[in-house]
Amino acid sequence: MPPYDTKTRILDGAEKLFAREGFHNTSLRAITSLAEANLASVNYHFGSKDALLQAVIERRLLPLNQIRETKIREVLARASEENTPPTADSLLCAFIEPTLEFSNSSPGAKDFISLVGRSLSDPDETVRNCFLTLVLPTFQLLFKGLCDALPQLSPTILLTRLQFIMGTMSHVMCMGTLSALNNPALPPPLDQNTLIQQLLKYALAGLEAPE
Amino acid sequence: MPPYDTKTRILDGAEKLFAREGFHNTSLRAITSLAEANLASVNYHFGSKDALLQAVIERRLLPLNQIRETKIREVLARASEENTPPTADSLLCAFIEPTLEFSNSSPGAKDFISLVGRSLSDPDETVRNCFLTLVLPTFQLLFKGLCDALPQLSPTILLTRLQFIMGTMSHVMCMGTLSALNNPALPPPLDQNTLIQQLLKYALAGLEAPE
DNA sequence: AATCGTTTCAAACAAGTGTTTAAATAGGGA
DNA sequence: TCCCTATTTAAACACTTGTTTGAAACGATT
Repeated sequence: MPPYDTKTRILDGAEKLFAREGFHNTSLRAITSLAEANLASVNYHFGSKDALLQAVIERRLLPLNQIRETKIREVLARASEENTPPTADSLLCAFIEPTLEFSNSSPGAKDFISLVGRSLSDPDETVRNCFLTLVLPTFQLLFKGLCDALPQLSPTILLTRLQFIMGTMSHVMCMGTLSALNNPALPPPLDQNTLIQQLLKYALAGLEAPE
Repeated sequence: MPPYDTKTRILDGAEKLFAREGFHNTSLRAITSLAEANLASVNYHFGSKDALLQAVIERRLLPLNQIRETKIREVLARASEENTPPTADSLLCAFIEPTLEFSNSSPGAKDFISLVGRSLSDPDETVRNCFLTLVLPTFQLLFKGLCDALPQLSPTILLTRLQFIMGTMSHVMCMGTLSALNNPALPPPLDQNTLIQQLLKYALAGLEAPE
Protein backbone atom coordinates (compact mmCIF):
# COMPACT_ATOMS: atom_id res chain seq x y z
CA MET A 1 0.00 0.00 0.00
CA PRO A 2 2.74 2.51 0.88
CA PRO A 3 3.70 3.97 -2.54
CA TYR A 4 1.46 7.05 -2.22
CA ASP A 5 1.37 9.54 0.61
CA THR A 6 0.44 8.78 4.17
CA LYS A 7 -2.59 11.02 4.35
CA THR A 8 -4.24 9.30 1.38
CA ARG A 9 -3.30 5.88 2.66
CA ILE A 10 -5.00 6.66 5.95
CA LEU A 11 -8.10 7.96 4.17
CA ASP A 12 -8.31 4.79 2.09
CA GLY A 13 -7.84 2.50 5.04
CA ALA A 14 -10.32 4.40 7.17
CA GLU A 15 -12.88 4.39 4.38
CA LYS A 16 -12.64 0.65 4.03
CA LEU A 17 -12.84 -0.10 7.74
CA PHE A 18 -15.49 2.48 8.63
CA ALA A 19 -17.66 0.99 5.90
CA ARG A 20 -17.14 -2.63 6.80
CA GLU A 21 -16.88 -2.55 10.58
CA GLY A 22 -18.61 0.70 11.45
CA PHE A 23 -17.14 3.90 12.82
CA HIS A 24 -17.16 3.09 16.51
CA ASN A 25 -16.06 -0.46 15.95
CA THR A 26 -12.96 0.63 14.05
CA SER A 27 -9.85 1.54 16.04
CA LEU A 28 -7.17 3.93 14.90
CA ARG A 29 -4.70 1.12 15.34
CA ALA A 30 -6.59 -1.01 12.84
CA ILE A 31 -6.59 1.86 10.38
CA THR A 32 -2.93 2.73 10.71
CA SER A 33 -1.87 -0.88 10.53
CA LEU A 34 -3.89 -1.36 7.34
CA ALA A 35 -2.48 1.87 5.95
CA GLU A 36 1.04 0.95 7.06
CA ALA A 37 1.31 4.23 8.91
CA ASN A 38 2.22 5.19 12.43
CA LEU A 39 -0.56 5.43 14.99
CA ALA A 40 0.17 9.07 15.75
CA SER A 41 -0.06 10.08 12.12
CA VAL A 42 -3.85 10.15 12.24
CA ASN A 43 -3.86 12.84 14.88
CA TYR A 44 -1.01 14.62 13.14
CA HIS A 45 -2.75 14.81 9.76
CA PHE A 46 -6.40 15.04 10.78
CA GLY A 47 -6.48 16.12 14.44
CA SER A 48 -8.87 13.48 15.76
CA LYS A 49 -10.83 10.39 14.83
CA ASP A 50 -13.99 12.44 14.32
CA ALA A 51 -12.17 14.78 11.97
CA LEU A 52 -10.85 11.78 10.07
CA LEU A 53 -14.39 10.57 9.49
CA GLN A 54 -15.38 13.98 8.21
CA ALA A 55 -12.40 14.00 5.84
CA VAL A 56 -13.27 10.52 4.58
CA ILE A 57 -16.82 11.57 3.82
CA GLU A 58 -16.00 14.96 2.32
CA ARG A 59 -13.32 13.64 0.02
CA ARG A 60 -15.82 11.78 -2.11
CA LEU A 61 -19.18 13.29 -1.21
CA LEU A 62 -18.31 16.83 -2.29
CA PRO A 63 -17.44 15.87 -5.88
CA LEU A 64 -20.33 13.39 -6.03
CA ASN A 65 -22.81 16.02 -4.98
CA GLN A 66 -21.39 18.39 -7.53
CA ILE A 67 -22.09 15.85 -10.27
CA ARG A 68 -25.60 15.34 -8.99
CA GLU A 69 -26.30 19.06 -8.80
CA THR A 70 -24.96 19.68 -12.29
CA LYS A 71 -27.13 16.94 -13.73
CA ILE A 72 -30.23 18.19 -11.94
CA ARG A 73 -29.60 21.75 -13.08
CA GLU A 74 -29.18 20.50 -16.65
CA VAL A 75 -32.57 18.83 -16.47
CA LEU A 76 -34.15 21.97 -15.04
CA ALA A 77 -32.50 24.19 -17.67
CA ARG A 78 -33.59 21.99 -20.55
CA ALA A 79 -37.15 21.99 -19.24
CA SER A 80 -37.32 25.74 -18.81
CA GLU A 81 -35.88 26.11 -22.32
CA GLU A 82 -38.69 24.06 -23.77
CA ASN A 83 -41.16 25.82 -21.48
CA THR A 84 -42.36 22.52 -19.97
CA PRO A 85 -42.10 21.19 -16.44
CA PRO A 86 -39.22 18.77 -15.90
CA THR A 87 -40.13 15.09 -15.73
CA ALA A 88 -39.88 13.27 -12.42
CA ASP A 89 -38.11 10.48 -14.25
CA SER A 90 -35.22 12.64 -15.46
CA LEU A 91 -34.85 14.36 -12.08
CA LEU A 92 -34.75 11.12 -10.16
CA CYS A 93 -32.33 9.72 -12.68
CA ALA A 94 -30.02 12.70 -12.25
CA PHE A 95 -29.96 12.11 -8.52
CA ILE A 96 -29.73 8.34 -8.37
CA GLU A 97 -27.60 7.29 -11.33
CA PRO A 98 -24.40 9.16 -10.37
CA THR A 99 -24.54 7.65 -6.89
CA LEU A 100 -24.41 4.08 -7.99
CA GLU A 101 -22.25 4.65 -11.04
CA PHE A 102 -19.83 6.21 -8.61
CA SER A 103 -19.40 2.93 -6.79
CA ASN A 104 -17.77 1.41 -9.88
CA SER A 105 -15.43 4.35 -10.40
CA SER A 106 -12.68 3.24 -7.98
CA PRO A 107 -11.96 0.30 -5.72
CA GLY A 108 -12.62 2.22 -2.50
CA ALA A 109 -15.76 3.87 -3.82
CA LYS A 110 -17.93 0.85 -3.15
CA ASP A 111 -16.94 0.94 0.48
CA PHE A 112 -17.60 4.64 0.56
CA ILE A 113 -21.07 4.26 -0.91
CA SER A 114 -21.88 1.66 1.68
CA LEU A 115 -20.61 3.99 4.41
CA VAL A 116 -22.76 6.84 3.14
CA GLY A 117 -25.77 4.57 2.83
CA ARG A 118 -25.54 3.72 6.48
CA SER A 119 -24.80 7.19 7.78
CA LEU A 120 -28.26 8.45 6.90
CA SER A 121 -29.60 6.55 9.88
CA ASP A 122 -26.50 6.32 12.04
CA PRO A 123 -27.26 6.60 15.76
CA ASP A 124 -24.27 8.86 16.24
CA GLU A 125 -25.26 12.45 15.56
CA THR A 126 -21.70 13.33 14.56
CA VAL A 127 -21.81 10.80 11.74
CA ARG A 128 -25.34 11.66 10.67
CA ASN A 129 -24.87 15.40 10.63
CA CYS A 130 -21.58 15.17 8.83
CA PHE A 131 -23.43 13.46 6.04
CA LEU A 132 -26.71 15.38 6.17
CA THR A 133 -25.22 18.87 5.93
CA LEU A 134 -23.41 17.86 2.77
CA VAL A 135 -26.41 16.31 1.06
CA LEU A 136 -29.14 18.71 2.18
CA PRO A 137 -28.57 21.37 -0.53
CA THR A 138 -28.72 18.79 -3.30
CA PHE A 139 -31.73 17.21 -1.67
CA GLN A 140 -33.57 20.52 -1.57
CA LEU A 141 -32.77 21.22 -5.21
CA LEU A 142 -34.20 17.86 -6.15
CA PHE A 143 -37.26 18.44 -4.00
CA LYS A 144 -38.07 21.78 -5.59
CA GLY A 145 -37.65 20.29 -9.04
CA LEU A 146 -40.01 17.46 -8.20
CA CYS A 147 -42.62 19.92 -6.93
CA ASP A 148 -42.68 21.40 -10.43
CA ALA A 149 -42.65 18.02 -12.09
CA LEU A 150 -45.55 16.64 -10.08
CA PRO A 151 -47.79 19.60 -9.18
CA GLN A 152 -50.75 17.30 -8.57
CA LEU A 153 -49.02 16.01 -5.41
CA SER A 154 -48.85 18.12 -2.25
CA PRO A 155 -45.33 19.08 -1.11
CA THR A 156 -45.80 17.16 2.13
CA ILE A 157 -46.59 13.92 0.32
CA LEU A 158 -43.78 14.53 -2.09
CA LEU A 159 -41.27 15.05 0.68
CA THR A 160 -42.45 11.94 2.47
CA ARG A 161 -42.02 9.87 -0.66
CA LEU A 162 -38.67 11.40 -1.33
CA GLN A 163 -37.60 10.21 2.11
CA PHE A 164 -38.89 6.75 1.27
CA ILE A 165 -36.66 6.86 -1.78
CA MET A 166 -33.70 7.90 0.33
CA GLY A 167 -34.38 4.88 2.51
CA THR A 168 -34.47 2.58 -0.48
CA MET A 169 -31.27 4.10 -1.82
CA SER A 170 -29.29 3.76 1.38
CA HIS A 171 -30.35 0.17 1.67
CA VAL A 172 -29.22 -0.58 -1.87
CA MET A 173 -26.01 1.28 -1.22
CA CYS A 174 -25.26 -0.82 1.84
CA MET A 175 -26.01 -4.09 0.11
CA GLY A 176 -22.84 -3.76 -1.94
CA THR A 177 -20.54 -4.75 0.90
CA LEU A 178 -22.99 -6.62 3.10
CA SER A 179 -23.32 -10.36 3.05
CA ALA A 180 -26.25 -10.73 0.69
CA LEU A 181 -29.60 -12.24 1.48
CA ASN A 182 -28.46 -15.52 -0.01
CA ASN A 183 -30.83 -18.35 0.48
CA PRO A 184 -31.32 -21.39 -1.73
CA ALA A 185 -35.08 -20.84 -1.62
CA LEU A 186 -34.68 -17.34 -3.08
CA PRO A 187 -33.58 -16.26 -6.56
CA PRO A 188 -30.02 -14.88 -6.89
CA PRO A 189 -29.47 -11.09 -6.75
CA LEU A 190 -29.25 -8.88 -9.84
CA ASP A 191 -26.09 -7.32 -11.24
CA GLN A 192 -25.32 -3.69 -10.47
CA ASN A 193 -26.65 -2.13 -13.68
CA THR A 194 -29.98 -3.93 -13.75
CA LEU A 195 -30.30 -3.13 -10.07
CA ILE A 196 -30.07 0.61 -10.76
CA GLN A 197 -32.63 0.37 -13.54
CA GLN A 198 -34.96 -1.53 -11.25
CA LEU A 199 -34.41 0.92 -8.44
CA LEU A 200 -35.31 3.80 -10.72
CA LYS A 201 -38.45 2.10 -11.95
CA TYR A 202 -39.52 1.22 -8.42
CA ALA A 203 -38.84 4.68 -7.03
CA LEU A 204 -40.57 6.43 -9.89
CA ALA A 205 -43.68 4.29 -9.60
CA GLY A 206 -43.85 4.91 -5.85
CA LEU A 207 -43.28 8.60 -6.27
CA GLU A 208 -45.97 9.08 -8.90
CA ALA A 209 -48.66 6.98 -7.21
CA PRO A 210 -51.98 8.86 -6.97
CA GLU A 211 -52.41 10.65 -3.65
CA MET B 1 -37.15 2.33 37.56
CA PRO B 2 -36.43 -0.42 40.13
CA PRO B 3 -39.91 -1.73 41.01
CA TYR B 4 -39.82 -4.65 38.56
CA ASP B 5 -37.16 -7.30 38.31
CA THR B 6 -33.54 -6.73 37.39
CA LYS B 7 -33.53 -8.78 34.23
CA THR B 8 -36.37 -6.77 32.72
CA ARG B 9 -34.87 -3.48 33.86
CA ILE B 10 -31.64 -4.37 32.07
CA LEU B 11 -33.52 -5.35 28.91
CA ASP B 12 -35.41 -2.06 28.93
CA GLY B 13 -32.31 0.00 29.51
CA ALA B 14 -30.31 -1.85 26.88
CA GLU B 15 -33.09 -1.51 24.36
CA LYS B 16 -33.21 2.23 24.84
CA LEU B 17 -29.47 2.75 24.66
CA PHE B 18 -28.74 0.30 21.85
CA ALA B 19 -31.37 2.07 19.77
CA ARG B 20 -30.26 5.62 20.53
CA GLU B 21 -26.50 5.29 20.77
CA GLY B 22 -25.82 2.11 18.81
CA PHE B 23 -24.67 -1.25 20.08
CA HIS B 24 -20.92 -0.67 20.09
CA ASN B 25 -21.26 2.83 21.44
CA THR B 26 -23.21 1.65 24.47
CA SER B 27 -21.28 0.40 27.49
CA LEU B 28 -22.54 -2.09 30.02
CA ARG B 29 -21.91 0.53 32.67
CA ALA B 30 -24.27 2.93 30.95
CA ILE B 31 -26.92 0.23 30.77
CA THR B 32 -26.64 -0.90 34.37
CA SER B 33 -26.58 2.64 35.65
CA LEU B 34 -29.77 3.46 33.71
CA ALA B 35 -31.34 0.23 34.92
CA GLU B 36 -30.13 0.84 38.48
CA ALA B 37 -28.52 -2.56 38.54
CA ASN B 38 -25.06 -3.82 39.33
CA LEU B 39 -22.52 -4.04 36.52
CA ALA B 40 -21.99 -7.76 36.98
CA SER B 41 -25.70 -8.51 36.73
CA VAL B 42 -25.59 -8.34 32.95
CA ASN B 43 -23.12 -11.18 32.74
CA TYR B 44 -24.96 -13.02 35.48
CA HIS B 45 -28.36 -12.87 33.78
CA PHE B 46 -27.36 -12.93 30.11
CA GLY B 47 -23.79 -14.22 29.91
CA SER B 48 -22.31 -11.52 27.70
CA LYS B 49 -23.03 -8.25 25.95
CA ASP B 50 -23.67 -10.05 22.66
CA ALA B 51 -26.16 -12.37 24.34
CA LEU B 52 -27.86 -9.35 25.88
CA LEU B 53 -28.39 -7.87 22.42
CA GLN B 54 -29.85 -11.13 21.23
CA ALA B 55 -32.21 -11.20 24.21
CA VAL B 56 -33.26 -7.61 23.58
CA ILE B 57 -34.10 -8.39 19.97
CA GLU B 58 -35.78 -11.72 20.60
CA ARG B 59 -38.00 -10.44 23.38
CA ARG B 60 -40.02 -8.32 20.98
CA LEU B 61 -39.22 -9.68 17.53
CA LEU B 62 -40.51 -13.19 18.19
CA PRO B 63 -44.04 -12.08 19.12
CA LEU B 64 -44.03 -9.43 16.40
CA ASN B 65 -43.14 -11.97 13.74
CA GLN B 66 -45.83 -14.26 15.03
CA ILE B 67 -48.41 -11.53 14.49
CA ARG B 68 -47.11 -10.90 11.01
CA GLU B 69 -47.12 -14.59 10.10
CA THR B 70 -50.63 -15.07 11.41
CA LYS B 71 -51.91 -12.13 9.40
CA ILE B 72 -50.20 -13.30 6.25
CA ARG B 73 -51.56 -16.81 6.66
CA GLU B 74 -55.03 -15.39 7.17
CA VAL B 75 -54.77 -13.55 3.88
CA LEU B 76 -53.54 -16.67 2.12
CA ALA B 77 -56.27 -18.82 3.65
CA ARG B 78 -59.02 -16.38 2.69
CA ALA B 79 -57.70 -16.28 -0.87
CA SER B 80 -57.50 -20.04 -1.27
CA GLU B 81 -61.02 -20.28 0.18
CA GLU B 82 -62.36 -17.97 -2.51
CA ASN B 83 -60.17 -19.71 -5.08
CA THR B 84 -58.48 -16.45 -6.12
CA PRO B 85 -54.86 -15.37 -5.79
CA PRO B 86 -54.18 -13.14 -2.75
CA THR B 87 -53.81 -9.43 -3.46
CA ALA B 88 -50.40 -7.82 -3.12
CA ASP B 89 -52.06 -5.04 -1.17
CA SER B 90 -53.40 -7.29 1.58
CA LEU B 91 -50.13 -9.22 1.85
CA LEU B 92 -48.02 -6.10 2.12
CA CYS B 93 -50.45 -4.70 4.63
CA ALA B 94 -50.18 -7.83 6.76
CA PHE B 95 -46.44 -7.46 6.83
CA ILE B 96 -46.06 -3.73 7.28
CA GLU B 97 -48.94 -2.63 9.49
CA PRO B 98 -48.10 -4.73 12.57
CA THR B 99 -44.55 -3.42 12.52
CA LEU B 100 -45.43 0.18 12.85
CA GLU B 101 -48.50 -0.31 14.99
CA PHE B 102 -46.18 -2.14 17.32
CA SER B 103 -44.16 0.98 17.92
CA ASN B 104 -47.14 2.59 19.64
CA SER B 105 -47.86 -0.41 21.82
CA SER B 106 -45.39 0.34 24.61
CA PRO B 107 -42.92 3.09 25.54
CA GLY B 108 -39.84 1.04 24.73
CA ALA B 109 -41.24 -0.34 21.51
CA LYS B 110 -40.41 2.76 19.51
CA ASP B 111 -36.78 2.39 20.50
CA PHE B 112 -36.93 -1.26 19.61
CA ILE B 113 -38.38 -0.59 16.18
CA SER B 114 -35.63 1.89 15.51
CA LEU B 115 -33.05 -0.66 16.62
CA VAL B 116 -34.49 -3.29 14.32
CA GLY B 117 -34.67 -0.86 11.43
CA ARG B 118 -30.97 -0.24 11.69
CA SER B 119 -29.89 -3.81 12.23
CA LEU B 120 -30.85 -4.83 8.69
CA SER B 121 -27.75 -3.03 7.46
CA ASP B 122 -25.60 -3.10 10.56
CA PRO B 123 -21.91 -3.55 9.76
CA ASP B 124 -21.55 -6.00 12.61
CA GLU B 125 -22.43 -9.48 11.43
CA THR B 126 -23.48 -10.50 14.93
CA VAL B 127 -26.14 -7.83 14.98
CA ARG B 128 -27.27 -8.40 11.40
CA ASN B 129 -27.52 -12.17 11.65
CA CYS B 130 -29.31 -12.03 14.97
CA PHE B 131 -31.99 -10.02 13.21
CA LEU B 132 -31.97 -11.78 9.83
CA THR B 133 -32.42 -15.31 11.12
CA LEU B 134 -35.52 -14.22 13.01
CA VAL B 135 -37.12 -12.42 10.10
CA LEU B 136 -36.15 -14.72 7.22
CA PRO B 137 -38.99 -17.24 7.65
CA THR B 138 -41.62 -14.50 7.67
CA PHE B 139 -39.89 -12.86 4.75
CA GLN B 140 -40.00 -16.05 2.71
CA LEU B 141 -43.66 -16.58 3.49
CA LEU B 142 -44.40 -13.08 2.26
CA PHE B 143 -42.29 -13.62 -0.83
CA LYS B 144 -44.07 -16.80 -1.83
CA GLY B 145 -47.43 -15.13 -1.32
CA LEU B 146 -46.43 -12.24 -3.52
CA CYS B 147 -45.29 -14.60 -6.26
CA ASP B 148 -48.88 -15.89 -6.40
CA ALA B 149 -50.33 -12.42 -6.15
CA LEU B 150 -48.25 -11.00 -9.00
CA PRO B 151 -47.53 -13.87 -11.40
CA GLN B 152 -46.78 -11.44 -14.22
CA LEU B 153 -43.56 -10.44 -12.44
CA SER B 154 -40.53 -12.72 -12.39
CA PRO B 155 -39.44 -13.97 -8.94
CA THR B 156 -36.10 -12.20 -9.32
CA ILE B 157 -37.72 -8.82 -9.91
CA LEU B 158 -40.17 -9.46 -7.13
CA LEU B 159 -37.42 -10.30 -4.67
CA THR B 160 -35.46 -7.22 -5.67
CA ARG B 161 -38.45 -4.99 -5.12
CA LEU B 162 -39.22 -6.68 -1.84
CA GLN B 163 -35.71 -5.77 -0.73
CA PHE B 164 -36.35 -2.19 -1.80
CA ILE B 165 -39.39 -2.25 0.42
CA MET B 166 -37.34 -3.60 3.31
CA GLY B 167 -34.99 -0.66 2.82
CA THR B 168 -37.83 1.81 2.86
CA MET B 169 -39.25 0.20 5.96
CA SER B 170 -36.05 0.22 7.95
CA HIS B 171 -35.55 3.84 7.10
CA VAL B 172 -39.04 4.75 8.29
CA MET B 173 -38.50 2.66 11.40
CA CYS B 174 -35.32 4.51 12.24
CA MET B 175 -36.84 7.92 11.68
CA GLY B 176 -38.89 7.56 14.85
CA THR B 177 -36.01 8.28 17.19
CA LEU B 178 -33.71 10.14 14.83
CA SER B 179 -33.53 13.89 14.71
CA ALA B 180 -35.87 14.58 11.82
CA LEU B 181 -35.00 16.20 8.55
CA ASN B 182 -36.28 19.49 9.92
CA ASN B 183 -35.63 22.42 7.70
CA PRO B 184 -37.65 25.63 7.40
CA ALA B 185 -37.59 25.27 3.61
CA LEU B 186 -39.26 21.86 3.82
CA PRO B 187 -42.80 20.90 4.88
CA PRO B 188 -43.20 19.34 8.35
CA PRO B 189 -43.29 15.52 8.67
CA LEU B 190 -46.48 13.48 8.79
CA ASP B 191 -47.97 11.82 11.85
CA GLN B 192 -47.42 8.12 12.40
CA ASN B 193 -50.72 6.83 11.00
CA THR B 194 -50.70 8.82 7.79
CA LEU B 195 -47.07 7.81 7.40
CA ILE B 196 -47.98 4.11 7.41
CA GLN B 197 -50.73 4.68 4.89
CA GLN B 198 -48.35 6.56 2.65
CA LEU B 199 -45.69 3.91 3.04
CA LEU B 200 -48.15 1.24 1.98
CA LYS B 201 -49.27 3.20 -1.03
CA TYR B 202 -45.69 3.91 -2.06
CA ALA B 203 -44.50 0.34 -1.60
CA LEU B 204 -47.48 -1.14 -3.42
CA ALA B 205 -47.04 1.16 -6.40
CA GLY B 206 -43.36 0.35 -6.64
CA LEU B 207 -43.98 -3.35 -6.27
CA GLU B 208 -46.64 -3.48 -8.97
CA ALA B 209 -44.83 -1.36 -11.54
CA PRO B 210 -44.69 -3.03 -14.97
CA GLU B 211 -41.48 -4.98 -15.52
C1' DA C 1 27.45 21.37 4.93
C1' DA C 2 24.36 23.51 8.01
C1' DT C 3 19.58 24.88 8.93
C1' DC C 4 15.00 24.93 8.43
C1' DG C 5 10.06 23.20 8.77
C1' DT C 6 7.73 18.90 7.98
C1' DT C 7 6.84 14.33 8.85
C1' DT C 8 7.52 9.86 11.27
C1' DC C 9 8.27 7.11 15.18
C1' DA C 10 8.18 4.41 19.70
C1' DA C 11 6.56 5.05 24.02
C1' DA C 12 3.63 6.37 27.38
C1' DC C 13 -0.77 8.41 29.06
C1' DA C 14 -5.27 8.33 31.35
C1' DA C 15 -9.68 6.67 30.65
C1' DG C 16 -12.91 3.23 29.42
C1' DT C 17 -14.03 -1.57 27.89
C1' DG C 18 -16.25 -6.49 28.86
C1' DT C 19 -15.59 -10.03 32.05
C1' DT C 20 -14.46 -12.59 36.35
C1' DT C 21 -14.08 -13.35 41.19
C1' DA C 22 -15.31 -14.21 45.77
C1' DA C 23 -17.65 -12.44 49.46
C1' DA C 24 -22.13 -10.62 51.14
C1' DT C 25 -27.08 -10.71 51.18
C1' DA C 26 -31.26 -12.16 50.64
C1' DG C 27 -35.47 -15.36 51.01
C1' DG C 28 -38.08 -19.49 51.14
C1' DG C 29 -38.53 -24.67 52.75
C1' DA C 30 -37.44 -28.36 56.00
C1' DT D 1 -33.46 -22.13 63.44
C1' DC D 2 -30.57 -23.72 59.90
C1' DC D 3 -29.51 -24.66 55.24
C1' DC D 4 -29.57 -24.15 50.48
C1' DT D 5 -30.15 -21.73 46.31
C1' DA D 6 -30.49 -17.39 43.84
C1' DT D 7 -29.17 -12.91 43.51
C1' DT D 8 -26.48 -8.79 44.39
C1' DT D 9 -22.37 -6.45 45.35
C1' DA D 10 -17.63 -4.15 45.26
C1' DA D 11 -13.33 -4.91 43.57
C1' DA D 12 -10.11 -6.25 40.51
C1' DC D 13 -8.84 -8.25 36.07
C1' DA D 14 -6.55 -7.84 31.54
C1' DC D 15 -7.17 -5.37 27.58
C1' DT D 16 -8.32 -1.76 24.22
C1' DT D 17 -9.38 2.93 23.32
C1' DG D 18 -8.03 7.98 21.47
C1' DT D 19 -4.60 11.18 22.35
C1' DT D 20 -0.09 13.30 23.62
C1' DT D 21 4.83 13.63 23.96
C1' DG D 22 9.55 14.49 22.66
C1' DA D 23 13.05 12.77 20.11
C1' DA D 24 14.49 10.98 15.60
C1' DA D 25 14.58 11.10 10.53
C1' DC D 26 13.74 13.32 6.41
C1' DG D 27 14.18 16.79 2.43
C1' DA D 28 14.51 20.83 0.44
C1' DT D 29 16.86 25.67 0.73
C1' DT D 30 20.44 28.45 1.70
